[in-house]
This record gives sequence, structure tokens and C-alpha cells, in this order.
Amino acid sequence: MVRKTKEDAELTRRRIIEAARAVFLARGVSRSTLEHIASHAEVTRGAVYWHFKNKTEIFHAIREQVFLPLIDRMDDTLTVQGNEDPLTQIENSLCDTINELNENIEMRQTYEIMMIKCEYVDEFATVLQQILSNCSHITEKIQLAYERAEAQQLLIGKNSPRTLAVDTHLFFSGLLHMWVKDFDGSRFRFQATDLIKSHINLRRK
Amino acid sequence: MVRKTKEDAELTRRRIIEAARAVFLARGVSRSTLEHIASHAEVTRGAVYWHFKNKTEIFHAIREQVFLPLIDRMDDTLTVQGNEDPLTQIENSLCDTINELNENIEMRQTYEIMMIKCEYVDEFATVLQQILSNCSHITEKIQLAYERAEAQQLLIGKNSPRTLAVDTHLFFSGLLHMWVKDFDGSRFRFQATDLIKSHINLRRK
DNA sequence: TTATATACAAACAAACATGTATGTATATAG
DNA sequence: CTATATACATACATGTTTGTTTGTATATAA
Repeated sequence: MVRKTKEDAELTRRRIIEAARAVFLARGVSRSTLEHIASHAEVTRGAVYWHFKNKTEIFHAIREQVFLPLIDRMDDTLTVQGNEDPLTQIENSLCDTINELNENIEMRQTYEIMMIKCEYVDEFATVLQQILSNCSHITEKIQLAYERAEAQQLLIGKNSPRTLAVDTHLFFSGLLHMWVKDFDGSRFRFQATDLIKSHINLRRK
Repeated sequence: MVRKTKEDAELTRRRIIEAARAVFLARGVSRSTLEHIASHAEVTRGAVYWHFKNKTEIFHAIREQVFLPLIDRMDDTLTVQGNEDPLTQIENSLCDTINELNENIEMRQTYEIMMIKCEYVDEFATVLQQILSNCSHITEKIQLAYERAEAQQLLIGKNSPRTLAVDTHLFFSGLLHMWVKDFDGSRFRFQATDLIKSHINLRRK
């Protein structure tokens, strides 16, 4: 059988992406061959080359499928004015992301691939730029929330919102890294939300 | 020429390690071949295979050459009783590490390789365990310092030394990651020590 | 109904990397 | 002084991966 309908083709495309995620996770991006991916998706390399130019394109497809929605989501929970105070808003935003990682297998796997199963050289080096860009974007959103908190006199001490935001971002960045490396979940995974709450409470008056 | 003296041999061994570090940094561990490393060290693959079983062994050699001393050092600055208060001790320990990264090129490169130029799968997966182990070890040392700080009533708020230690460790972990990714130094590298000081000051009464 | 573009499968060729086997000059032990 | 182990260089054989090319069945447009 060949030449499926358009929906069939789109389905194989998604199956290839899905397979690539599993293979990348198991063998690392570099050691994953297109043959690995193809056979895991139960197609031939011909199908893979039909849908993607090469391995790098599959990598980017996986990344965009998961990260773009995540950024948007963090944006929303940080920006939209709810009835919570700004500090709780930051807390919820971070906890939401952790919950999403706990529940969304694809996102968890993608995170793991990006953090410890990929080498950022050559074609992949550009991703680092994007990561840095996303990070500073998120940090700015957090900073805005801290500024609102400062205006409402919710903050302890005399630290600037900027400093607090960078500190929070670095904390969360470290947490995510540890969360991923903590394969059995004993050290960080189960306590992540508690750690976030403590982190925020440190700033509360 | 062949069959050098013992010192000559040790020198080529070190030159191979040095070359491997440069090559790993430029091409990532996976894409680096023993031929790349050999030619960069101005020897043949024969020499490489004489000194090392394979690429993985070179990787571990690089890692141990830099990380083991670093752990010891952090241990010392955190444990040895100086005339500073415990919080300053933590601050200095973290700043010391950053300074070391600034001054010690080999250490900086090694960090970069381990963080964003290596895929932790198969033979490399065991390294993750070691990293986790080192991290919890350092966190414990920080916790001890926070306990001393608590005993001396230096701490603000009601957070447990354990929580503070984990928070500090995650912050520092995130900082190191960003420090490495921040290739032009504009975002984190130049402000790292300031960020550390702010982080510690958040806890000071 | 027929022509064509689509969605692959299968085959091919070239480059590359690895490990090993072999050769060899020389430091060093006896 | 000689034998041997050392410290490599060179050559080879093999497996792997990649990109491309070719073949082909069929959905779809005309």
C-alpha cells in the first residue's frame, strides 16, 4: 500500500514525530538514526525523508510541538489578572508548569531530550539562543508580577523586583533540570510544588 | 619517532585529554571522532587507543580532572570554620566557584561540555547518578551552614535550613546552567556574584 | 476516464567511524 | 650488551549512516 489520503499522510507524519521522541529519549539525539525512527514508526526511511528534510527538522518539530504552547501558557497565567495576589500568581504559574510536566508525558519526554539528551552544537546551537530568549521573556513577566507585588507592599526586604525575578527564574530553571535528572522522583519530583511554595514564601511579608 | 620516555608518554596522554576537551567543546561529544581528537593532539589514533580504551574513557578522564577538585573545594569553603558568619560562608563558597569558572578555562570548558555538549544515555547515563549524588552532598553542606546560621539567629522568617539549602542549591544550579549558555556573558556571567549576594541577602535578618 | 502528483518503499553508492592487527623504533631491565 | 616491553604509527576489515535515486500504487484533479 502507498499513496494514502491526506489525513493518512498527516497521521504518519505525527507517528514519525512520536517515534522520534521515543527514540531520542532512549538513545539520545546523536545516536538515533533515521532507520531507528522509521522502524519504530513502522515505516521506511523513505517515508521519513518524504516528510522531513533530515533529523534536525524532526528535532525542531518535536520542540515546537511542546515548547511554544508552554511559553504561551506561562505567559497567560502570569499576565492575566485574576483575583489572586501577584505572588500567588507566580507560584501558580510555576506549579502549573510542574503539574503539566507530571501529567503530559510528551512534554516530560521532550524536556528530558532537550536538557540531557541533546548536544547543542552546529545546527542545534541556534536553539540555545531561543532558550535564552524565552528565559529572559519569562523573567520579564515574573518581574512585572513582582512589581505589582511591590506596589501592593506584599514583599519583604528591599530587593528589587528585577533581582527577585532573576532569582526566581534561576531557582525554577535549576528545579526543572533536577526534576528531569531525578529519574526515580525521590529527590525533587515529589516535592517540587512544596519547594516552589517555600521559595515564594521567602519573599512574602 | 616512537617509544618516548615515561614522562613523554604522560605528556601525550595529557595532550590527548586537552585536545579531546577542545574537540568535544567544538563538535559535541557524539560527533567527535577519535581521529578528530588525535589529529588535534598531533598524534595518530594509535596513540589514543594506547592511552584510552575508547571515547568514553577520555570523557571520564576530562570529567574527573576538573570535577573532583571542585567538589573538594566547595566542601572546604563550606565546612572549615573561618571568622565569617555562616551566610557569608555560603555566599563566598558560591562566588568562589563562579570566580574559578571565570579564571580557569579548562574548568569552564569542561562544564560547558557536561551541560550542553553531551547526551546522557547508555554509558553516559551513570554520570547523571554521580551528578545527583554530588548535588545532594553539596546541598547537605549548605544545609549545615544554614543550621549554624539559624542557631546564631541570622535568618529571617521561619523557613527550615533544609528548605533554604535546597532553594539555594537550585538557584545555583540554574545559575550555572545559564552561566554556561550565556555565551556572550551579557545576561548572567557579569552579574553572577551580584545575584549570589542578593540571593543570600534575601535570607538575612 | 485518464493524467499527474502524491506518499511512500526499496535499492544504491559513498563517506565515515570503529576496533583491531601488525609493524617498529627505542627506553629500560637484567 | 641483549631481550623485552613500551609507545606509538600504519594498514585493514567491517559495520553504519546518510542522502539520493528509482520504482510504484493510488488518490485526486481535470
